Amino acid sequence: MNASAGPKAPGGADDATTSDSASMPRSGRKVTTSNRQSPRKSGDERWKELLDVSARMFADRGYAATSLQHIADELGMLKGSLYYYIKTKDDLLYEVIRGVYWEGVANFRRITTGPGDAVDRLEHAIQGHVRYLIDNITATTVFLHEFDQLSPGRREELSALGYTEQLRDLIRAGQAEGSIRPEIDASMAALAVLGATNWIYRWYRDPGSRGPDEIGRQFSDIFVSGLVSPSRKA
Amino acid sequence: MNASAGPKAPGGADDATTSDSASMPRSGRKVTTSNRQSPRKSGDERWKELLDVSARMFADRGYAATSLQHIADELGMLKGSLYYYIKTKDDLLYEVIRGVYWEGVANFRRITTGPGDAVDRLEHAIQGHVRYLIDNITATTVFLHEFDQLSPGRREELSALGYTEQLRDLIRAGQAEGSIRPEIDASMAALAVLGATNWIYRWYRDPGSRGPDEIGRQFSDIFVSGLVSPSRKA
Amino acid sequence: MNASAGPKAPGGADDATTSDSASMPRSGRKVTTSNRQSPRKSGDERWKELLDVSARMFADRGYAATSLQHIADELGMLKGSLYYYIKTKDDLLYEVIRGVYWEGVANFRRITTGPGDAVDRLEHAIQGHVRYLIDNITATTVFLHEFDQLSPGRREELSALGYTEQLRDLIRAGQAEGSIRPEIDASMAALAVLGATNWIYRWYRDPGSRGPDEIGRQFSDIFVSGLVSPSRKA
Amino acid sequence: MNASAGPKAPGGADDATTSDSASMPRSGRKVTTSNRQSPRKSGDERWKELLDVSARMFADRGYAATSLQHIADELGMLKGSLYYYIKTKDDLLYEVIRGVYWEGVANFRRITTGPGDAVDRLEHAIQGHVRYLIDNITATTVFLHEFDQLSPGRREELSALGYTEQLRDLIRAGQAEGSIRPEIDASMAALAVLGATNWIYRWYRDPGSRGPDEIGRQFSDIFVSGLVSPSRKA
DNA sequence: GATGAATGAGTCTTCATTCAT
DNA sequence: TATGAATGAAGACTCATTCAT
Repeated sequence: MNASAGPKAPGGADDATTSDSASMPRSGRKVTTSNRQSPRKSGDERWKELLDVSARMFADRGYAATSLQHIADELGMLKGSLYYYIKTKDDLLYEVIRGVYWEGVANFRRITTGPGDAVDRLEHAIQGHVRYLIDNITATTVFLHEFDQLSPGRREELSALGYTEQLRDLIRAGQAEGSIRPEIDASMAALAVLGATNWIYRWYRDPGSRGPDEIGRQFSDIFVSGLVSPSRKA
Repeated sequence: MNASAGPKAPGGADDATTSDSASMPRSGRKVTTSNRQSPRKSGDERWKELLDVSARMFADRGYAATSLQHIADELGMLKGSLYYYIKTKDDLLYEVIRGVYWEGVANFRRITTGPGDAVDRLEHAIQGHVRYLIDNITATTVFLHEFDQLSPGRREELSALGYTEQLRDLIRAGQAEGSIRPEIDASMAALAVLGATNWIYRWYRDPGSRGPDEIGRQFSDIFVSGLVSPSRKA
Repeated sequence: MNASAGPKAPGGADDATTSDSASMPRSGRKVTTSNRQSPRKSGDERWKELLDVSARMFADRGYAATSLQHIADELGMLKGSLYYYIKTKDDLLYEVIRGVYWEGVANFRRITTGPGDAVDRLEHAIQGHVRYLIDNITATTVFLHEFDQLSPGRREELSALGYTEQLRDLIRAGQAEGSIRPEIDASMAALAVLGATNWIYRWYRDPGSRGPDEIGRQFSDIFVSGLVSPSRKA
Repeated sequence: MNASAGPKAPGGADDATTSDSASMPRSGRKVTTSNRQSPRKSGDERWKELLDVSARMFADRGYAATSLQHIADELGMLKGSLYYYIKTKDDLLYEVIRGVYWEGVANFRRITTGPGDAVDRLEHAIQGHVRYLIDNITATTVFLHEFDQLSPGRREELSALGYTEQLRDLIRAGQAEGSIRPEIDASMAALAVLGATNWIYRWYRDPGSRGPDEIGRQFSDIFVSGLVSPSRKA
């Protein structure tokens, strides 16, 4: 549930940070782009603050265990006032997740469909994914851990064509071009890669030791070495 | 939260059911009549039933989103009656997690400290972990997903000496004996392996296609190939 | 809304009483018929009390304007405790209405299908309806005034085959047998009779002056005189 | 509460719509776009629109169940903006009721104090009342159903000198002049007449069958026949 | 072993209302 | 004439928990 109190077991370290910021104007709401430096916050800023606080609390305690009261307290407003910005609590979860999801998938696709042979792209995809994930660790944590708490309709909306399929296709492409071992099950390999990288949200802590780049390099090394065909290695 | 409705993105498969214990459609609180005229359950049987039902519901909806009412309904008793068996709701979560955790860790240790060189043991550890995880997918899901919802005291109790450390030490041993590449960061590698395997609870579905053994073989192949030193490979 | 504060205009007097009592075990609930004279109220008694209080408050302030807090206060319990007895607030409205409705319709049918010619039965039906209505003025008020606030499903359930149709058919029977004037539109006449009698809940007050019998006699006199055919009058 | 969903029982017809002002399906808060590019409504027009919409919604859902949000949505403005026109929600109810009430009473008085003997005036009063009520069915519904929801002060203000008294006095006059049966209790008779006519708002539907005139004729026939003295009838 | 009845705090959500702009 | 942003109180409903029987 929590980036800062993950289980030590099956992969844990301790005590985290959050650095990403959620953006995006909410669905049906015109936003006045009025003066920016007034002490009184504009609605737009408030909305971003709200998403930020929500993401942080959802990541820390879990969606179900976070009450609107908690969020309102943190924002210094009354819980009823939140309903000026949202229609249901689910809206908050949705906006937080939609944000990282869309950007993340787009980012991922840019790499997997970019230049280079399959192995190169795999390497970059792993490193890029790791970096994105860590740069947006809070929202990512919410996405990865609380996805199933979304209302069914929204869960479905976001389910289309995601990371796994892209990665699987990339690996298959590598097999076709001979750069990746043919005996590998592309689906399994894709799931292994994504499992290893996604799991980061369970143990990542502020760069006590390894930062995003170091992690990305290590992970891509392992997987590339694990998947590459002997011929291409040479 | 849910073994059967994981996000498609960062590593999902699709729609099916968990396989370890008879799973239930979660629509509309129906009371299981299955255990109505049984000769009269002993207290011990009732307790196991309670843990079973709890595990299933925690895996399906998440701990925070599962009420004692839900559980009692499923058992065909009143929620107040649950307090004959437990002192607080947290007891249920604790018992479910403690079960898989202890057995799982013991299992893991048996392999990592068993016979063979480090690479052999790594291979067996991955395959064994995958199999255990899938054989106990419901409880494992609860363990992996709801660990942070445990009361602080119990979280701590279970946190000691886990999988990561054992695996890291195994890899280091391999580096010491020369069977594993020295440029690998053992901690990172351990986290990659556990991430890939643990993540299984997010996408595993009834053996439509790949069963535990196939998955174990593929995963261990990838990681062994990725970590082994050229010398030992030859 | 209210038997005790009806508008003076289109027909009002002032300040009322309540004398009916709601009964009926609620839908899905077994009721222990345990000891009756314990100082501690049994659940059955509590349920009746709850319906009674609800009826009174719905009649006084209106359904929508009555909060569960009001009801709980009157009963000396916490509002959350009411949910031991009901599933939603609508249950209370439904039970109150269902009670008077079923009994009332049955009562009415007994008379309209009883012995005597149509005019006799009309006379008795009016008097019986007036009496029943006044004897159950509180629940009747709720029924007549708050019916539309019922959830759609339940509104429908109770809508079948009601008073109007029975009365219309009785009048038609009278026309067929020649005791009621043929130029009368039976539907209109039925609606006139029911309007006049139902409206009583808007102005009836404790027998300051006219009691149920007197009112029944006056009303039946007017309508019988208004509908009877000259031949039968003679 | 509702002219279009009255209980079938104690006097109902069935399913249709009210007819005085264009009624609206109540599903899902849609904002009427009908008044979007009009040349710019004057404040007076807006005020009338507001009263119209309020009346319609109060008639449809009941006063207490209608929120200012609903009304604002329908008008295409924000709920806070309503406070330019009103001071409290009660103002809306008051204005709607005051309108029909004053005009209706004046209308009624014009007839009961007009030319003709008591029986003639009674006949015209019934027909006139029925017509007025149906011509203004929405506001009348609000008046008849929601009167008690008015704030105490305003309830009192409107309570003085109403229909019942005028009608009772007319009947007494008829008894005095010998055209109405002496054994009739004038108060009861007045209440019967007003009950029958007022109740119309509970069952009236768009002139599927009977229109205002037909209803008026039938009702006045019944009551005149029921009250007239044998001597005057001859 | 379990029920029946309740508690008290908390859940999400809606309300009428305010007021600076 | 309105909007945008909030308030504060109350709404219905749910929760984990208790305890006498």
